[in-house]
Amino acid sequence: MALTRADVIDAAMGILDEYGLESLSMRRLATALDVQPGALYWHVKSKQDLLAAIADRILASVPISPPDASPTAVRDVAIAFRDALLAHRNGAEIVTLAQALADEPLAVHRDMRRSLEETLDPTRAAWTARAVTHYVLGATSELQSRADFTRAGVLTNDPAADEPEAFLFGLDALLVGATR
Amino acid sequence: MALTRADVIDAAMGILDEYGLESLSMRRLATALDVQPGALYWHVKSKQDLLAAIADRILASVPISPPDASPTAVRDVAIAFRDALLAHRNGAEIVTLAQALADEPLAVHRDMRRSLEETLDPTRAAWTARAVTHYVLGATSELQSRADFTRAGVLTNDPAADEPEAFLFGLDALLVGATR
DNA sequence: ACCTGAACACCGTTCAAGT
DNA sequence: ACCTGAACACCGTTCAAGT
Repeated sequence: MALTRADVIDAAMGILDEYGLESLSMRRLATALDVQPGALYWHVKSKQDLLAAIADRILASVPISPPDASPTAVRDVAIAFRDALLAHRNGAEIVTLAQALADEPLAVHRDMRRSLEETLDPTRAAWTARAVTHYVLGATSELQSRADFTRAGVLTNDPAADEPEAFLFGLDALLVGATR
Repeated sequence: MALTRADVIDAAMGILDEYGLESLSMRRLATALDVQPGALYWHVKSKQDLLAAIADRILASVPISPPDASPTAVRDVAIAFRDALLAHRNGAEIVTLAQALADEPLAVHRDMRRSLEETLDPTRAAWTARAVTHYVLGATSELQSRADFTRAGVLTNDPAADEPEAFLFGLDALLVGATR
């Protein structure tokens, strides 16, 4: 049976979760699929295209809140955002990469922005949504990169024992300060 | 005259500022220094070591505030932090990489943490310093990656026209919310 | 002490040619 | 439509050998 785009992305996520982003090369992916490297380019425009598709998969589990969402919904979205990132190895790093390369903001960003417009003027709502997005990606990236090091045995201690309390403290500080 | 470690880092920063991080390879750096690639490894342990040294250079301009710094000093430090990142192409990305690979927190992070301990208990001071660090790195990374795209002609509009106002809004929200 | 030469084990991407 | 074979233009790193 012929390969499909979904197969390629599935296999890529398998390598990602088992061996990490640094091991996810097109050549290794091709080997896992029993195919020559060039074959992948029939299903995927480039490696960046592949990473964007993976980012979409990672974020697919973040629920889209309804247009009339309550102002506090942004807190829940941010938490769901973080959970989605944590569900896959290097999730935050991949989404950060994809976001940087995309010309549109993340759906989760637009969602938070819309919720915030219930209480804030559009400009401040946009700024706050951006700040929350940066905060979630930054905090989660650090947590996951430390997890990588602990896995590799480089770090023996567990410096993230106060997560997710620390995460919620920063998130609430940001939201309280922005809507003060 | 024999090459020196400072020469290597100087040349690396030259390539960085002129061609960007993606062009900064060990082989290209060697060519710029009229030397074989292997020669670099006499002065630098690895590429990660080189990037860490570049990160230190980038952050060298951030002033170290005195131990008895006023609580509001953290705002000034955060602004100086951002300015230092903006002074070099891909500055935020490099410092993010270096921070992820380092076993110690950034000096600027410790500095903010200490200032915050004037008003906050140690735990909350640490959480707030981490949140501010993530926020500054995230906001600046996005700004710089958009600058890269604009340079490459991929993005024609200027989506960061509300910087640094947006940056200060998020920073102040975080600080107000954390010390509320 | 500092560097060359040469190799090792990889990358992403393209593309004519096959089926 | 989908893939192979083979190439192009690169990587980071190591290390004996030279000076």
